Amino acid sequence: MRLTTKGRYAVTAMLDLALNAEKGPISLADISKRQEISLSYLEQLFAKLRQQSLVSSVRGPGGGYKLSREPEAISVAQIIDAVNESLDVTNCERQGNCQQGQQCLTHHLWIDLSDRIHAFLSSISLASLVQQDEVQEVSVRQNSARELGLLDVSGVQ
Amino acid sequence: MRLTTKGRYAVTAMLDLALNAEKGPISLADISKRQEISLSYLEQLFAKLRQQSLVSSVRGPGGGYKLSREPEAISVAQIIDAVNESLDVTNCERQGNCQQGQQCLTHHLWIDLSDRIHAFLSSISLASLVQQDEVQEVSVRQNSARELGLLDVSGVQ
DNA sequence: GTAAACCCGACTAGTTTAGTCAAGTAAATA
DNA sequence: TATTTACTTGACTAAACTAGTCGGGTTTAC
Ligand code: FES
Ligand code: FES
Repeated sequence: MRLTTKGRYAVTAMLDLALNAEKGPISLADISKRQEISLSYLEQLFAKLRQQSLVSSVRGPGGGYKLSREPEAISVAQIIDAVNESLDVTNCERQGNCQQGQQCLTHHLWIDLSDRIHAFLSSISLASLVQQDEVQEVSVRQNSARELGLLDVSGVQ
Repeated sequence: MRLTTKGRYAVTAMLDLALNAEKGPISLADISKRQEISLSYLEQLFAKLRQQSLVSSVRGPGGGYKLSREPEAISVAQIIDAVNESLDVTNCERQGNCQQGQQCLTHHLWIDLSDRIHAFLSSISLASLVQQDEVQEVSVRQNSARELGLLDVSGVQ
């Protein structure tokens, strides 16, 4: 298993999309400013999210990305999976063939842990994150930072 | 978070120690053969396990390593921690300061996941692993492979 | 005193991360 | 139609880390 900023950025960006859904398509430039993620890196991540049809894009001025499904129907596990970070902690990728085609001593333990991690992150949808108080607070802070003139707000629509 | 063969090897090796505890000190060469882990690599891992006093060593011929505590008192989480693999999946190492000293949108989610992973692996001791049927089966298989003459058995002990 | 074992530090090939950079294409609007 | 905004694609890279190897020790049982 490997859970790094790649997966965390993807989830954060998707949550940003869910929080700002009512504003229409959101440009990567906006997400980049709000979440402090490199624009070029976001492009890489959204290429993968689009391939897995978690988001759809609108090109041209005023364009951007939007969720291609209801936030209730998108789980954190799906997002992490889309950017190629595996939640599997086994060495054998669940094949049970670590040791000359047979199970190693700890295979069962890692299967068990993988299942729990997957169950947890599958049970959490973008919609349920949006409803959390902590998330709302951070979101409000991020939007007020924009209004304080730290960032270009005027022309944005 | 990063859970790779390093942590898996460490747990496997410690479990091997627990399973063979009654034979007296177990040499790394034995573990290396049974678990198919490079001897030099095991030396690196056991240096760290010893620093954390999870194992103690006996030098000289007939020597090896043994658990320095009851298997009931050693959890999988402790072992993984000892070889410097973190079970923490936050970016901020629990500080909540990802974004200019403040919490990022997903901080709470990662804290939550980290706590669950840690709780799970802390709840599993070497003793409880030894009692599992799957583990016993694999252990029997590994010992019979030795007796089939695939490996040097005669002079050991 | 010799061999079995632990101990220790330096080294390394390969992979992955977290990006950057450049050159496009598509679409809205003036 | 020209311009601009924004998505799209691919190549490239420094730094870190993994999963080891290698060579030399030191300790102790026999
Ligand atoms: S982790 Fe599945 S066989 Fe070893
Ligand atoms: S992960 Fe803790 S603040 Fe971002």
